[in-house]
Amino acid sequence: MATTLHDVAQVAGVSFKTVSNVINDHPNVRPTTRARVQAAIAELGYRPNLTARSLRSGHSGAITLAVPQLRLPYFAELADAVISAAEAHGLVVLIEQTSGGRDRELEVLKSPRLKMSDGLIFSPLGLGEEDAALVTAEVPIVLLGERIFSSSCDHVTMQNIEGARAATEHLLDIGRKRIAVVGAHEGEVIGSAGLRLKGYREALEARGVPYDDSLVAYMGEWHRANGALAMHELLERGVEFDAVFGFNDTLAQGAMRVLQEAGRRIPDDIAVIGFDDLDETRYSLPTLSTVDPGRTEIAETAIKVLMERIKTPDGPAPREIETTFSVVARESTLGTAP
Amino acid sequence: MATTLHDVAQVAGVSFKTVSNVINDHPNVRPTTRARVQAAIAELGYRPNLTARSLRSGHSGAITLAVPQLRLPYFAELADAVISAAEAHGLVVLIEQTSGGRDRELEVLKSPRLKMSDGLIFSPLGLGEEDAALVTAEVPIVLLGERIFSSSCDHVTMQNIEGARAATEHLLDIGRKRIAVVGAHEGEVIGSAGLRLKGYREALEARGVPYDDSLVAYMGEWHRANGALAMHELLERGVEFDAVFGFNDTLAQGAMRVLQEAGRRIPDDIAVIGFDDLDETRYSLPTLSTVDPGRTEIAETAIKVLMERIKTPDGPAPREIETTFSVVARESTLGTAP
DNA sequence: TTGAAAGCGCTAACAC
DNA sequence: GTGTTAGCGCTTTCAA
Repeated sequence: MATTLHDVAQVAGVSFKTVSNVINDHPNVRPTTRARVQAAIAELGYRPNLTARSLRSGHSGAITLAVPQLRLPYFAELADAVISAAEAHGLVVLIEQTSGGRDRELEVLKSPRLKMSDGLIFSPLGLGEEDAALVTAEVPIVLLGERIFSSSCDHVTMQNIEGARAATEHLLDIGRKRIAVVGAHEGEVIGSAGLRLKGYREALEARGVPYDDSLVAYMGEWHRANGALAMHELLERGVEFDAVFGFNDTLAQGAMRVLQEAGRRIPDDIAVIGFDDLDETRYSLPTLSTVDPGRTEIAETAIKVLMERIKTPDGPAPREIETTFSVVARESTLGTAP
Repeated sequence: MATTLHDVAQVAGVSFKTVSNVINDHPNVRPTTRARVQAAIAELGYRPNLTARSLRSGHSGAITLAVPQLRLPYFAELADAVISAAEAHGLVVLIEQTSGGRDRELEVLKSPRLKMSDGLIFSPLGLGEEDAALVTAEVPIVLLGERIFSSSCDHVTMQNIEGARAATEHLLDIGRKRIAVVGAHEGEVIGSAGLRLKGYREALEARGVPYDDSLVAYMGEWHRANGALAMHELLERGVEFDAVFGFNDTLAQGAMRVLQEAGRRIPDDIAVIGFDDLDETRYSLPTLSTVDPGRTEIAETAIKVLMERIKTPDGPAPREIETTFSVVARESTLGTAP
């Protein structure tokens, strides 16, 4: 059996409450008593039972992170950032994978095991704006992503429109006029695809470049295969273009691959930019220009906001927070260094 | 306040123990009573408090997975597989990132919060064989990876030697004789690098191909940048070779990139194979041949063994389990399909 | 400054 | 079949 407060108290010759006081750094403990208790703790190798503490105190020191899948690099890097940010505050992270399915996402919200943690950082993919009212749970929630904006949760999101506008402007700045888009979603207004398309159009309009729908590749999921497929189609249709804006890095890499197979030089013939600033964009050939959406900032902000909400559930009204972004220009738009 | 067993019992007009019986599917409950209780549960929206259950029953339904970093694709895919396997058994997964540092790895083993879970799946990087005795905790451990073989924990590992031998044989089979190695660790015997080098040498020897140390690139960490660097050096040294075995996919991709920049055709001039079968190997240009080390099997086996050990801590002697592997031949060794 | 008592919500023995 | 009793190990409240 593991040693308990009682065992420590017995060895130290004090009441078990005093031991508790020492462990929790309560002020009213005489130094000599404290020392005696600490010696006993060390002697017995005592470790507090966090489950019991959690039951009594009502909070566990754990939070849940719900993401579609860790095998998708974007979510792996997000999870990494969230775990690091949580760790810095002494929190552990429990991960639920939802596959991005609506039912599974709802299930996670309702699951009793969510209550094993003090709060939820939730990155939905299946749920949409119409489900906003369903995004509630027995713990505070911080919402991530672009699927739902009208919920009653705190929401941390990247600047999709502005980021996409900046990416497009970057392509215009290097003299490109016919910019193909890979990753649009038919009819979507909000959601990453809708917002990024909006940013793209805004940039064109601001520079007086006409919008041409034949340059826009619509598709379902943002898998690399779809990026490749879309680029195949664009090439086959014989559409002329001198740049590609992939709505995420994965799509951009799929597109790059097809362009290279087709003998197009990047960026000489076609410049390519992505979105997300995945680690791997630093290592592709050529390295991929992209938009850094502020992932670390997203993670740290989410943790901060969640902790505040856990502390004061009836605190300020739900906040809508946008992180800062930046365009990262690499070889796929600038060419190789001389 | 959340509703408790008592509230449900009161509404249903039974004792709270009966409610507990219903929830835990105990047999001795009359159907009518059961129905009444279930109605009360539904009416009140009762959800069991898992923390209390956990305190009382001594197990939490959570396990901990400790890995270096999720931003490394190998560990992201491993974590994905472990979470999915755990989910299938009704377990949640708590993730600790260690950065692969020895101190942090020891800290995780000793941390009281490990006890919030029922067991640990541990993939160390900083700890080594000499630390085997330190790999103990207050919960059962299943060890992953190639750092420690002599601990007293169950150990699930891939067939490194055999996999590397098979990869090398694949290169020999397609007629390559001078196979460069990227990722060796100076003086290492066990550990992924040591084992894979052994497999490489065994394959050469079996075919009567002389081993040439000038073909072997030694390095520190297996980052893509190091793969690129190693390949630069090999090219600069003017060593002749017609194939490259990257000790993981990341190294192989770094190497591929440098080869392509140098104008070498893959696989016509140089064939390339990696190790790990990361998702992204399907999408590189060319697609990367690699060794599938059986990641899903590793995850499922680890969960299965851990659950057994949780159930019967003094069960069978610690097991050493190897998963099945396979060589996945893609364009980087076979060339493009006609 | 320290101690005693109560109880978080649940499960496991055992009695009825 | 159902209820009673006793804690799991801890924090909290209040008294000494």
